[in-house]
Amino acid sequence: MRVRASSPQGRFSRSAERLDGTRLHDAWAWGKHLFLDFEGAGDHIVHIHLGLYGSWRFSGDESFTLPTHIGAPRVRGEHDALVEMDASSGEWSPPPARPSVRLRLDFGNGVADLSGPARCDLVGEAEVAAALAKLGPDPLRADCDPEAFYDRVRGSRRRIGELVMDQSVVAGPGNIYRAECLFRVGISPLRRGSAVARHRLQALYADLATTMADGVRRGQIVTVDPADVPDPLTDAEAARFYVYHRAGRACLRCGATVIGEDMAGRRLFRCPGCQR
DNA sequence: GGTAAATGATTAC
DNA sequence: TAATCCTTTACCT
Repeated sequence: MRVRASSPQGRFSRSAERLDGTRLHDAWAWGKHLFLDFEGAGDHIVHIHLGLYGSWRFSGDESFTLPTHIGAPRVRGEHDALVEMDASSGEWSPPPARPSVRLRLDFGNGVADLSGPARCDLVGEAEVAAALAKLGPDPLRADCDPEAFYDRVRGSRRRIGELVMDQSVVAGPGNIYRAECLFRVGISPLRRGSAVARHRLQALYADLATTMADGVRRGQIVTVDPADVPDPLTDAEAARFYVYHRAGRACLRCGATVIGEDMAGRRLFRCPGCQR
C-alpha cells in the first residue's frame, strides 16, 4: 500500500521525501532492530532502533491494521504500552503530529508516528547486512540457532548478567528480561558464563523465547505466574515482575530481600535466595 | 513547574 | 567509566 512519509521534527525530512508515495512491502525485526522495506532500488530500507526513549504512537479508524511487526512489542524493544492505538469509528482524520515526531507514516486510514528513536536511517542492503552481522541469535526468530549463544557464553569469563545484555551474544533481551528470566531459571547474574552448565543455558534461552513471545502477544511484559506467588498481590509491580525494580522488597518466592546493584552501568536486580 | 529516571548503545577519555 | 544522544512519564514542590 502506498504511504505518505514525512518528518515533522525535520531530522528525517530528506529521507522521508524519498519514501513519500512509495509502497511499504515488509516490516521485520531482529532483536531490537526494526527494518521497514520500501519499494525501490538503492537505499530503500528504514533501519530503526528505539533505544531508551523511542516510541511509536498509532492512530486510525477501525479499518486501520498495521503491518503486524510495526505494532508488535518488539518494535519497542522491551517497552510496554507500545501500541497506544487510538481507534475511532466514523470520521477519522490524522491528529496533528507532536513536534518531536521524527517519522510519520500516513496510510490513509491511520498513521504511525515515531518519536525519539536512537536510530532512524535510510539504508541499503549492505548496511542491513552489516547491522545483522553484529547481532547474536534472536530467541523470537525460528531461523536463529541458539548454539552460537551457548558457545559464546560458555567461552566467556564475563558474568552471565552482562552477557545476556550483550546483543552480539543474544539479540533482543534488555534489562527487564535479563532480570526476570535469570530469576525464573534460577541463575545468579554474578556467575561467570563459563561456569553455567550447558543445560541451564538451554533453559535460559528457552525461557527468553517464551517470555518475550508472551510480551509480544500481550503488548506488555508480565513475567510472573499468578499460580506461583501468594495472593492477593496488591503491589502493582509485584503483579508483573519477580525482581525487576523490586530492590529492598521481599522475594515473591523465598522472602529474601531483593538486591538492586549496578552492573556495567546498568541497574541489576536479583534474589540472593533463588539465584545461585 | 521543575526534576529524575527509564525497557539502550555509541563514543570519547 | 563517563558523557552523550533524546523523549516521555512520574513524582515532587
